[in-house]
Amino acid sequence: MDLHFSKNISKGLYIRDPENTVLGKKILKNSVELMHEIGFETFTFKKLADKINSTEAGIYRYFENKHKLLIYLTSWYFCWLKTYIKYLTNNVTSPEDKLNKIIELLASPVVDDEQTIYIDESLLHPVIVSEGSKSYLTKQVEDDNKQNFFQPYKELCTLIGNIILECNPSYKFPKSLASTIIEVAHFQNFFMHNISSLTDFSKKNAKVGLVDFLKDLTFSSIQKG
Amino acid sequence: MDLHFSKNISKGLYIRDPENTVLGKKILKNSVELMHEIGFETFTFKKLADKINSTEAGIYRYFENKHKLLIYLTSWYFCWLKTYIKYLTNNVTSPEDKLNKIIELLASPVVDDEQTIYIDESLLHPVIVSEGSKSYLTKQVEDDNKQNFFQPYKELCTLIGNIILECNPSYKFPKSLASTIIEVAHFQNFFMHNISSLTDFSKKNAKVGLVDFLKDLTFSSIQKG
DNA sequence: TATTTGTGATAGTATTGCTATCATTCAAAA
DNA sequence: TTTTGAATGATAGCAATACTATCACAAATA
Repeated sequence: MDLHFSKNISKGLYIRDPENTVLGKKILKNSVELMHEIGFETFTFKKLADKINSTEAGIYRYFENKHKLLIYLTSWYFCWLKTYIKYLTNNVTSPEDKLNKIIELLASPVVDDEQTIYIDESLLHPVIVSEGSKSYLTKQVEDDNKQNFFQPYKELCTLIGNIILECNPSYKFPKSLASTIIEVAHFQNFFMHNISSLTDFSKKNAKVGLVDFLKDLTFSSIQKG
Repeated sequence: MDLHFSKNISKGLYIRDPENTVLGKKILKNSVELMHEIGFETFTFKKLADKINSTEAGIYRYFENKHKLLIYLTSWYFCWLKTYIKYLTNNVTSPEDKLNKIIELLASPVVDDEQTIYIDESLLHPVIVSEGSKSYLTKQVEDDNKQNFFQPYKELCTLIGNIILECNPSYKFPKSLASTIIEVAHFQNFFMHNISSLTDFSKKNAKVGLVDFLKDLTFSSIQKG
């Protein structure tokens, strides 16, 4: 897969394109690291600036505020996922096998893709698990949606939804099931690591448990009847 | 159901019990209203104080910060849900019928329960849908969990998980399926109203669509095989 | 009557979130 | 070669946020 894989990230999310400059890439790389370390709530542009020996004002030249930066990172993640899924399912013909691969990818720890040198996916994944939903759980969600900020998420849902329809053309809820698979993969992962009594997985059987649950949930719904 | 239904809300969540005083109840009632109106991010104790003609310092005597207030409200909601579910399923013998009632309750707009005069459940429900997950999606989640802040959520999951086991004693993921039903009910509801292309529901078929999806998802998994 | 409890009023402080201005470097265009 | 512009750094400042502390007073309680 290419260093610059196709990204449908809305231009409204940034002031200056961070992928085009040295400081921009430093902002992306280090914001993932810092959010991973201290969480989105306590993350500030000042702290990020100190981390990269730049200034607050410098970062504001790239992103209007930390909320837009978060949506940017979430978009980046979904674009990357979509590209990665296409690559993984490239030679797979059976839609069931495609879904299995997608679930395994969504539910397992992500390994850093060394091609994208300025973002470490193995850190971005837990950041998205913990912080991703905050990008839409706001009062501005309607405005943000009108500006197509969630386009990459929608495209991923469409991709997965279409594979679901390949498995069963008469299944009634392909898009809801697609977004459910993605969200459940994220928050069951979060629960498993942080409030484990809300799940049936221990940290030992973590990976296989969650994958089994998701496959069971998905295929029972699709193949029923 | 009683005005003071049983609530397992951790004492660590408040400094002074808000249900025992006039100002406390005003804080609860108006914080729900204000969060519903402006969202959790822009909600401040200063704005709440102005709304109820009290002072910022006055509110800090009840809650250490707005995050603990949010966990308090989420706990309150889950305690109320648990009580309400027990009431609704009181005379129901079939576990399948119980699950159906639970799903209908979780996926439908909530009507204000006029017995609890200081909290309007019809406002609390959308607040929990939008803001509830922020109570655990933080870096302090492990500490918070150790202090049993999420006890009411766990109890609700146990309740639903046990009903799932009544339906099928050999089902392997009762707790994960329980938390999944709750979370999916919330975020599919949110998507439906705010980013509708992530779902298969329009605002017209809203209620029935989501209920159908959840029942299908739940019972295909449980009854499979 | 003395005392505790709940509330109000006011002040203050560190941090956050954001904007503005000026100077410098460096590479590309003229 | 000069000029221009784009990217970055340095500094200042300001309003809002997130608290903490202190004093006062009224009502309930012991």
